[in-house]
Amino acid sequence: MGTAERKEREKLLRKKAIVDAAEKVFFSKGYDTATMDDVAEKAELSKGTLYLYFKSKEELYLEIVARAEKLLYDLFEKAVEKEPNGICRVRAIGEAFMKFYVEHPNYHSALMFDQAKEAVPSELEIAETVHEEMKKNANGLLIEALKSGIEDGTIRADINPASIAIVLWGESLGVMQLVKQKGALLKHEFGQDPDAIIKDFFEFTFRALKSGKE
Amino acid sequence: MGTAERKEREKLLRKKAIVDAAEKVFFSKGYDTATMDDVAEKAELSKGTLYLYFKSKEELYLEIVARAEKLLYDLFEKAVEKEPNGICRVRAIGEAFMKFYVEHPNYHSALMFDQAKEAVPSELEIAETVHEEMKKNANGLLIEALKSGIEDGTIRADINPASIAIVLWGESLGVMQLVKQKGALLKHEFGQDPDAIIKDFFEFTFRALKSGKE
DNA sequence: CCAATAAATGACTGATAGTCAGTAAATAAA
DNA sequence: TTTATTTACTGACTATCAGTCATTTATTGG
Repeated sequence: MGTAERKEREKLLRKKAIVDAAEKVFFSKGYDTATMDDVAEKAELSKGTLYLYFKSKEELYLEIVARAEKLLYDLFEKAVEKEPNGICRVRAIGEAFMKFYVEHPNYHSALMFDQAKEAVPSELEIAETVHEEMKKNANGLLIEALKSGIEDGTIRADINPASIAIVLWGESLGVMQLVKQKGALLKHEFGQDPDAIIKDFFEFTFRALKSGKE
Repeated sequence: MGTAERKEREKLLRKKAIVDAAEKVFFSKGYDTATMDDVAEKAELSKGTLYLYFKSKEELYLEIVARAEKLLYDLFEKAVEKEPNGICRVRAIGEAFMKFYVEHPNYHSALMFDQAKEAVPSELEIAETVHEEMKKNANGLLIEALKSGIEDGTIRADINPASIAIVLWGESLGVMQLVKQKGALLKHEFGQDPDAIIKDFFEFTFRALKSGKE
């Protein structure tokens, strides 16, 4: 009797439907402003039911973060595919990240949510495996690209690929976050165009990656 | 009659006392977990009174952010003081930032709180103006250091100082934020030591700043 | 001492995350 | 088909907390 299996499938579908609804609500109202009742209404379920599938508002939102990470990983993978050498692969990943930032601003915000959420001094949260796994993979692609670049001589040999991959990730998110949240302000205070800042960041960073010869 | 002046002074003192109390509470429990009643209790006042001095929980916290920015600015200023040339000044600012990160982690978190928050251009509040002004100044120091380095030939001439100053700021906060929030995870997943990552970031970045000749 | 003004209070409101006892639907057993 | 059992769902309810405001208390100037 395949009943159990069918129920399992249905449960997953319902879960996905809830995340779909949540995504619409969170993306249109923002995490803080959106309420679980909003999500329930959009999902055509009662609030209580949401809590049968997710144990908190934050956990529900983290499903969306996971989607963002999955999407980004896929974009990275595709970007890297037919690049001829290491530095090109790294550059392609960087460009994919920029494209992601521009074309999927809501998913990008979801990534920042994960990055930005305050660590409460008392409780040390330990790895939500699935979504950290994804990030591990995305970062893994970057590490591989760096390594291949070191081998083929297009990237400086005196860097630690694993460490610099993390640095590049943190840097990129930091600059994008700054531009995203304070873009208008930066324009106003320093006369700098947001897009130009990102472009400068990009070139500035690759300058440090490239091996000596141009 | 100096009554009005005295009252004015007392009001400022009370305000400072509230921020002092708030700082203790926010730093020990975190922004989200801390309640205004906690702050009121610590300040030995009723909650209502807090709202005579600050119009919201967030505005109160922004006073602490302003303190963080002031402190950082002072550190930058002192760091730059007796450095011989541009690249040294920039490096000294970077080192001051790292020191700030290590020695004032709570103030550093306050900076990140601000960074994560969207700047609404419409509302130009007094506190907002003051603290943006501060940031303008801190960034101004960095811009000046970059400019002087370009002039004295220790920093590449083909960068836009204002733009790169913003990039450096965003980068640094991003990397620190990543290390702060995910340090243990990075160690676990990629075998990278948080301190080493920051050190690598530092060297990596200066590589891109320096003028051609070593 | 009194009236006016200012400062402070804390009970109250509204909003919302999260719970849980109860209901309905689906499935299995009789 | 009927009944029992398990599973899915519900929404009224609780707890918490930011922010308000009518009232009380303290200060000051006349």
